[in-house]
Amino acid sequence: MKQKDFKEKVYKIVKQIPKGEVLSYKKVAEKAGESRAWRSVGKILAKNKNPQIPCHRVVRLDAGVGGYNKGFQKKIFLLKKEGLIIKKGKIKSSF
DNA sequence: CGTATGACGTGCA
DNA sequence: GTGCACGCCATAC
Repeated sequence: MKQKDFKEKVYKIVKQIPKGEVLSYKKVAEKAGESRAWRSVGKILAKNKNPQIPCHRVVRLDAGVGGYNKGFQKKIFLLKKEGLIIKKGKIKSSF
């Protein structure tokens, strides 16, 4: 099953996300080579227990924060610390 | 191997 | 603008 590469790619891509920037689940899947597997991206990150992966920088296409296995507010807190503006669980600005 | 799931996305009322 | 239902593909059991 080469799909394993997909997961590893997702991890690597998410880890390559620069500070202050965010990528959508679909974008990550696209970079992983499976733009149709953005569904699994969220699940992979959900099962991800690796703190080395800034999964909090992965958001919805709708700029929604989405979720976080460490806590929804935790993700918002981290993003805000990165300089992003979160409004009602949505990214107001990326500058 | 098959079934169920999931941090989603899109469409329609 | 909000809410519900379907689809979609990899992962977990």
